[in-house]
Amino acid sequence: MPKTPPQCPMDSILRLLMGPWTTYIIWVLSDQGPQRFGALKRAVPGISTRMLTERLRMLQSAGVIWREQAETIPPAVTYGLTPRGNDLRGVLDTLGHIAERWKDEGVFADDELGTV
Amino acid sequence: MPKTPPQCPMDSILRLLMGPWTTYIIWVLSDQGPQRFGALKRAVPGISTRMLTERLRMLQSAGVIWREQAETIPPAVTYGLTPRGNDLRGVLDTLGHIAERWKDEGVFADDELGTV
DNA sequence: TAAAGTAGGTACGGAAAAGTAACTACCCTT
DNA sequence: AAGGGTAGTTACTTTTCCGTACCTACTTTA
Repeated sequence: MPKTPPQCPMDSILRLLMGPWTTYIIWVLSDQGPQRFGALKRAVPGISTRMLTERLRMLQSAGVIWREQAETIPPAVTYGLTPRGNDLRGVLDTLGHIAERWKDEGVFADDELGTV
Repeated sequence: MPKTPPQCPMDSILRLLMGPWTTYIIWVLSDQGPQRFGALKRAVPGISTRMLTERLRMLQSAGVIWREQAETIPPAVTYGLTPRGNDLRGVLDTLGHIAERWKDEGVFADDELGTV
């Protein structure tokens, strides 16, 4: 993203969440609790390993998620929302209600749903 | 973004809002009301004309924003939130409060703010 | 036995997305 | 006259992301 000085807190949080898959990952962790890397990857259909890795690093760096690495073979790394990340729960809940309303309104492409 | 079948309404809305600048644009329209293209571009620091154009087309297509073109030279096009787009107001308000809290916690890079 | 599977990554070449600069045609201001 | 404004569009360049292959050390399957 472009390097511009933040204008206000809202600008900063929007830029933080703006990157691809960011909100989606947060939602999965919020909805399903702490997840291993592979489970997280499966819960976010379409995300690539490299994107998941990078997003998780960013979110961890921002203090939104925690990362716990077990000393095992094969490696087992678990990710979860920090208390700070939990701040976003309400937002995601509201978004979920809106999503259901929008679905009823036919906002999301019906043709793909129709074929499922 | 990848072409995967939506899993649920939340998946769909997250994908809709996932694209770069999307939420930012919606917030500006929510916060400041209907805007002309140029004003919108100035209100979203760092966005390019091509990205703003593309995002606006997408949001219009999704029924989140409206577009009103005046028959003038030079062209004057105004964009605003539809009633559906207004659904997101509460979410953005909440996000704003969280942003202020996170700012106090030092989540956003302080060094840039310090030099402003 | 060899191959496949498990986990969470990393490296690489290519495709896709985004950035950048120039341009449009008209009107208004300096 | 030059410059600024309007909302884009286009062509080229740069950056980002994807898909694939690979890594480790162990277990399971054919």
